[in-house]
Amino acid sequence: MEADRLSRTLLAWYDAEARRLPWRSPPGVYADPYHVWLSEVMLQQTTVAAVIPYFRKFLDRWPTVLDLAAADSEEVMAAWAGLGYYARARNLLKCAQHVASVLGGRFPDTEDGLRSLPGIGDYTAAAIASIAFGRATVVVDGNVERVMARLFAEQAPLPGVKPRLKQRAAQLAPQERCGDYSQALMDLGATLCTPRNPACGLCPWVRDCQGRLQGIAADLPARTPKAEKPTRHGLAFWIARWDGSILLRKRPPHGLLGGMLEVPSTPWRDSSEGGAWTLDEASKHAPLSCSWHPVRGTVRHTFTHFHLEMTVVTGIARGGEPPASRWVSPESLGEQALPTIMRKIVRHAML
DNA sequence: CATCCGTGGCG
DNA sequence: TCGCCAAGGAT
Repeated sequence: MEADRLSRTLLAWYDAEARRLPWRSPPGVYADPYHVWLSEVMLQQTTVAAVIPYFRKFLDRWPTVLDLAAADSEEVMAAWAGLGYYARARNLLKCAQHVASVLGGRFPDTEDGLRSLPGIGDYTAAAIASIAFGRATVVVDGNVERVMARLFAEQAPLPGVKPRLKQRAAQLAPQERCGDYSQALMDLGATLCTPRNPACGLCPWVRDCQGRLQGIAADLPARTPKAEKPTRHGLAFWIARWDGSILLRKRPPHGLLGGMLEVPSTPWRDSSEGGAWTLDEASKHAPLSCSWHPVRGTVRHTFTHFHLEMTVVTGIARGGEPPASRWVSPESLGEQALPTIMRKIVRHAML
């Protein structure tokens, strides 16, 4: 059957070219479910290069899921700082605690069982079930969607064409070496069948790819155009105390940068709400009353759906501790649960 | 089903 | 400089 030939061709390529990644097991051995789970959650919408140092750090600090389940939330958030999508870190700890306290420290070995855990959706459940437990699943991530769109020259745009791409993936998925096949398909997308400049000349499916034969591979998958990102403005308060400590504030537990620390600031408003802040307007939102001194320049950052432009002012406080806030020594700033935008503000304020 | 949620690398 | 988009999930 044609599907068999295609899957065998891909596995042969994988056996010859497989990347050695820290969470992968030797050939013929199932990988540790904890390692697979941790890496897959980190890899959600995140590149391999960005994940590797975080994966090593987490495994070094929490060698088993039981260790992680016993960890302090603040410590986990601080370790995750910089990796983004912080709901993943919150769900990571929730999931570890559930596995430890309810499941006796063992991950479920079925797709449905895995799918019921916090932070594990369709993709991650299928990936863990196949890679750690050898289950025959249909793994569909962004790579697989791209490969299928090209292999079968599916020209309808995402996200509408998603179900059809999943059908295509399902008709190719083998019953044996399921984990290797899942990883091979994603490796193909990550290394050869890339979004831009695909290396079709090196692809094991070059003679089978309808997109390639029609000369449209590089233009697939099609996507519906995205809305333009608005720019929001904020003003951050860099507040030092007599002993040099800096005032940080904990953000609400959910939503943008949920559960992370921040340099206190005004709300972030777009141009329809007034755009850039004057110091007079902004001071009403200051956590403490101070005499403020503007810092030259601005800090820019881009989130998933808006740009942010921040100005910074500094002040010296007498003391006091506003709600949800704490004084932190400058030396310890690097260890705090500060997301990247806040680290940019720290760097800007300290120059 | 659409929107929300980070960050960094690449062309 | 800037838009694109990545091994998605939750609501």
